[in-house]
Amino acid sequence: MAKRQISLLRSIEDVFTFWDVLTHDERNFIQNSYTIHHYKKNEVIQCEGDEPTHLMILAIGKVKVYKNGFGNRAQIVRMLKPGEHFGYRAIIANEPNSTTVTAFEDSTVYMISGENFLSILRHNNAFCYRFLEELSFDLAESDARTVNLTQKHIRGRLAESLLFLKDNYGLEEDGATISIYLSREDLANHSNMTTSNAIRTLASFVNESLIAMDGRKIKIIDEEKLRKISKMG
Amino acid sequence: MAKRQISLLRSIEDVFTFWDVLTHDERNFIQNSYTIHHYKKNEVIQCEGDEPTHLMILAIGKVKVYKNGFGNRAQIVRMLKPGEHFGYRAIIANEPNSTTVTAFEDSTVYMISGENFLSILRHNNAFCYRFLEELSFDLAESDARTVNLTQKHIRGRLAESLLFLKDNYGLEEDGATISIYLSREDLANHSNMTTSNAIRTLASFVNESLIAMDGRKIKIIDEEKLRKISKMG
DNA sequence: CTAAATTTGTGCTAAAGAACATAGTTTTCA
DNA sequence: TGAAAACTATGTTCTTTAGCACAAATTTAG
Repeated sequence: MAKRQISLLRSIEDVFTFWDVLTHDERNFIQNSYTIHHYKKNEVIQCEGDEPTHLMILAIGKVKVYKNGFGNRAQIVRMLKPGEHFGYRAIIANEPNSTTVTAFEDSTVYMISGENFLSILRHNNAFCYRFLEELSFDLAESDARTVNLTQKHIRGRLAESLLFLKDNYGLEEDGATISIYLSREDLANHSNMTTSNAIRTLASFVNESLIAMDGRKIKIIDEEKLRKISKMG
Repeated sequence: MAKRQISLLRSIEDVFTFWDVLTHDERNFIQNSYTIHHYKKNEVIQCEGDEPTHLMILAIGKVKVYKNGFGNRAQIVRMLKPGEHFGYRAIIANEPNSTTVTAFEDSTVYMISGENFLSILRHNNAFCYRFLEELSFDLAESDARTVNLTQKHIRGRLAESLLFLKDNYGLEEDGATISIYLSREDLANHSNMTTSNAIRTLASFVNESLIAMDGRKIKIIDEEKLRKISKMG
């Protein structure tokens, strides 16, 4: 009983949040050169170690950005929603991709080639500045994640992940169910723990009436207390 | 027996590695407005949570950039050497500092006010692009650090830190001693472990003839093996 | 120069979390 | 639709590493 998702595809000028700082010519340039790609659930969009090719803009769906660590353990470092960009960091740094990107669910991506991206970056200061801002935010987030994942205990890390998912993807109509359904493994890979521990800790949270679960659906019952747990480690 | 360090102060145009992309006017503008500040060993240069004020360029010395986590535990996220920049991320993101910066040793810093920095960023595309590149590198490093610190075991993390210090600060004339002397605590805060474990693990490394120690001086004896330990976790 | 404070070193204990095993459940897809 | 694969759940064991406590050594400061 997969819900048939009828996602209307918004145009690139509608999805690309930096469109407003582009000149008339640049807009035409992109309109005439961008490509659209569709990915099925679990399909890999870009691979760690490969040469970067495009600035990508997520139009529909949800994707995870992660690094493969040691012994089959992955660490999710970002999770994107429509309108967010990826794949461009490696182009700017002129080095291979540092992360793998995979579709959580069926996703649609607008792509702008690396050369075209760089050419606009080099000519349009406002455009360049927008990406500078974005990386500034991302860097602070990444540094914060390092501390959270290394210093908080399991319960704190899981609570933090649940709250992140809620803040990032929002809730469904019932005002409680988190609008993204992750496997226990993905949840574990986001909060730096083993799958068994994610399962166990989720079960504890259910017992303590902090959340309720139905398969992969998670309802947040006591956000207050979750925030406290997340804060304290 | 503190060694009297006679560090000749290089001029800002000499230290600031993005000087070459500045226009004649911008150079004059900075020459007429920058300030110099001296900090003693262990003095705090900027504080997490405070409003950012300046783009800072380290002219002399070494500084650590870190976040204060939970229960007295700090995590060092960057360590800078002369010519490197800091303090500017928060200006661009327009938010409070996300890190604290402290001098490891007596240090000298050139400062350019936030407004002046932003004004040049907004008018000089090449300048803006340089910082975009820098943040691109830093972001990949930060994500990599997250994985290293969460997934590697203690020995792997310490080996990695020692190699980082060697690669970042180089060796002394003897071709073996790492050119920075850290307390065990700082070493622990860089490799995400307790001070006792840093001490213990260093002692193991000495026993295994991977390194030699004399107080805070650390000689790298078997880099090959250290790299293996760092890689494997 | 001496007392106080900080840093380093070592041993012991406890807790957190990983690893593994196994079984039940759900999903996938041929 | 039915078998295989993937995911979820739970119990048990074992390792890693944090958390003390305390002593020795070194540095700092009055």
